Amino acid sequence: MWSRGWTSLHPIQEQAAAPILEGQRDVILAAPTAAGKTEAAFLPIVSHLARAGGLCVCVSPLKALINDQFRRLEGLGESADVRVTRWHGDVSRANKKRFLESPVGVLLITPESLEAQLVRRGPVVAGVVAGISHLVVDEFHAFIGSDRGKQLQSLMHRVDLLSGRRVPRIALSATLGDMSIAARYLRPTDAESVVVVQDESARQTIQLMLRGYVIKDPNNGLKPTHHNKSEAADRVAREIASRLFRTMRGSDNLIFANSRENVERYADLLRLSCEEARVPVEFFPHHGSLAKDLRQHAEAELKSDARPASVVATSTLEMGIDVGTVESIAQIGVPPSVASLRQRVGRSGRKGGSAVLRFHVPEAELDSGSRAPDRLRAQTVQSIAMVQLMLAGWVEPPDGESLNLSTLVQQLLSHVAQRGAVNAGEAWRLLCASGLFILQDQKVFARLLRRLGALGLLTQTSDGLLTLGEAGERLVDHYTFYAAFSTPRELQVIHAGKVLGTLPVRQAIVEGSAVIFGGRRWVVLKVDRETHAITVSPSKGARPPTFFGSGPMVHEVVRRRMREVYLSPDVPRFVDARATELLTEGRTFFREAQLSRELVIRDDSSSTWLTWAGDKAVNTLCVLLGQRGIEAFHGGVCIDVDVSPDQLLRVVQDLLMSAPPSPVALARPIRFKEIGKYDRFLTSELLCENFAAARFDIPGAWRELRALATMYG
DNA sequence: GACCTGCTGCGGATTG
Repeated sequence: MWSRGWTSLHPIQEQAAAPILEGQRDVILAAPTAAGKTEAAFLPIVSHLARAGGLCVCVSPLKALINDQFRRLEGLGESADVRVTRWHGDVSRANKKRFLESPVGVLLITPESLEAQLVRRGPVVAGVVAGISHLVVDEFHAFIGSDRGKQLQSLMHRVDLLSGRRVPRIALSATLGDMSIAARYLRPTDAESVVVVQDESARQTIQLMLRGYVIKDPNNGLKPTHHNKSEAADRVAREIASRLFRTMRGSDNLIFANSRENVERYADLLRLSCEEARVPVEFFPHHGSLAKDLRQHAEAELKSDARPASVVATSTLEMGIDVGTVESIAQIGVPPSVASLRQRVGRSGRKGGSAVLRFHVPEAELDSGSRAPDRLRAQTVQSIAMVQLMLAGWVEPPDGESLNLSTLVQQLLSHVAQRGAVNAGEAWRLLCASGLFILQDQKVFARLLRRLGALGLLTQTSDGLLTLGEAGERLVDHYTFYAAFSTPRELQVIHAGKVLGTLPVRQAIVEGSAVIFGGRRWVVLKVDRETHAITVSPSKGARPPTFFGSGPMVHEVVRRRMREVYLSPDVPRFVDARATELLTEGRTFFREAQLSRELVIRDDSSSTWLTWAGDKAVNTLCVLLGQRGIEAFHGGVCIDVDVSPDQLLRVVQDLLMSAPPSPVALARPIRFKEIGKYDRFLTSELLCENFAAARFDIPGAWRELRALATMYG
């Protein structure tokens, strides 16, 4: 503190010191970026290590964050004679060896590297772990609710077991909504005892603007084709890009474009704008399929003070990778969630200034064939609803229903590898009776063990001990085992011997086709399916590549808030003239369709059902109707049903005659149920349960069925 | 109708 010239500590740093130094309590540190969270955790931890020795393990979701964190902590550690070590896939063997010779100080590590060490060096790691004083989790929100988060919970539990103590857990995050949910995720067995240190004082001010756009359909009311639609998208993209060029040139900004396809589209348009204006290119693309050096180039340009630079990104730049100060944030279209909107806002307005956030939201031009979501101006209204929820401090809670059984398989095999041989009852107690993974009873677990046995992954010795089978050895021995999530195979994009990045294998790429990639235009010279590589060379005209995905899940709270926006007469102050017109159009349609009291928009042969429920319940409704032979299409804010409202009502009443189906029964006829990496090893019973828990909300769907029957029955 | 993340140990060549 002295050497940095600090005269006082921030409030969270003062509040966190006592419970962390005490070394018994779990602590959640919730504060915006740059509020000094890292120091709040590590000043007391390093003080403790300097006095008492030992080891602090800090688990972080990104290699880049570990590198940033390492630079920040190195000096702090040196001044107290506490060594800081980073450990991830890019760290040299020599560094890792040096740590293992004397495993003390602060260790910054990824969950996958920790998993690898447990699998490969079980007995050694047991000794190392015994000396842990604190377990820190950086960017805790990034883990909550995912397979990777389940893996982390299991790793923390295994650390407790190995050390024979309750190792205090310290979680850092800027994006936690409900602290009781976060506490339960951090310490499932004793959430009440978690100390929450929250920075209430440093509330960020935000300058907001929502700009509306209308996509002019060049086809003028004729049947829209794929070509016309993309032409319309190009047209609005050009309009938005020219606005971005005018407002952002000459300063540092972040542009969130939601999809990789749009990142490429906007990066290309903005580069062309620079070239036309005969100024240096200062807009760069950034997404997960781009090669690391291209991404680092964009990050370096953003960070450098020498020239202005703006980066068009997907969620890659949401998290705390240090990119310096940016002037403003642009959000193109509806953000995928309130949580990610909050992360994005947090990237601007450091150093006490206010954050600047500009939405650019396109809507379709209406014609006689337009559907309800377009007429309701749902994109504009959803954006407004999400901003309001963000300002109210709400973020999506994790999906508590997820079973993550793929990760159960991984953790079971990993634990057996770590220990060499494990008693089946002990494995049940560690993974299931502890509450980590939810199975109905021990019989279901026994069936899973038999299935893994039949697949050669496990063998059971005569005295009841589980060991790895031949297939299990092979699986666990390969370095791809340690990650809890899976990644699809992709083609490498190569120019002049240099890898630019990757494209999905499924994409129809042929020799001679033109593609935008890395913000530049290319022609494909050669596609080599053997080596999974395509070779490209620079060219002129091209289209952005298509990636695949299933879309973000909209939470029920967002839909309910949208309904309130329709019912309210107020126009938020941050909405521009065009978006105000669009909001008014949406409200007019809402009123004329009498949606304040109707749930269905009537048509002779079809119905549009507006439930205002979350996507999980809506998807469940579609499956329920589909299994009754009714084609139901989920169109975002509504369900398009292929029968008249009267027929729909009859089917709904019929469904309500019997009890709701069991999740398993509803999932059984569905063909592709493998979501997680190791789902292929589950029993068909568990595969159905796992799929149903992840994808269905049966009580929610039943509530909507009842609402419809009550209103029209 | 979307995005993101991670990984070991070994053998052999090269460099200081």
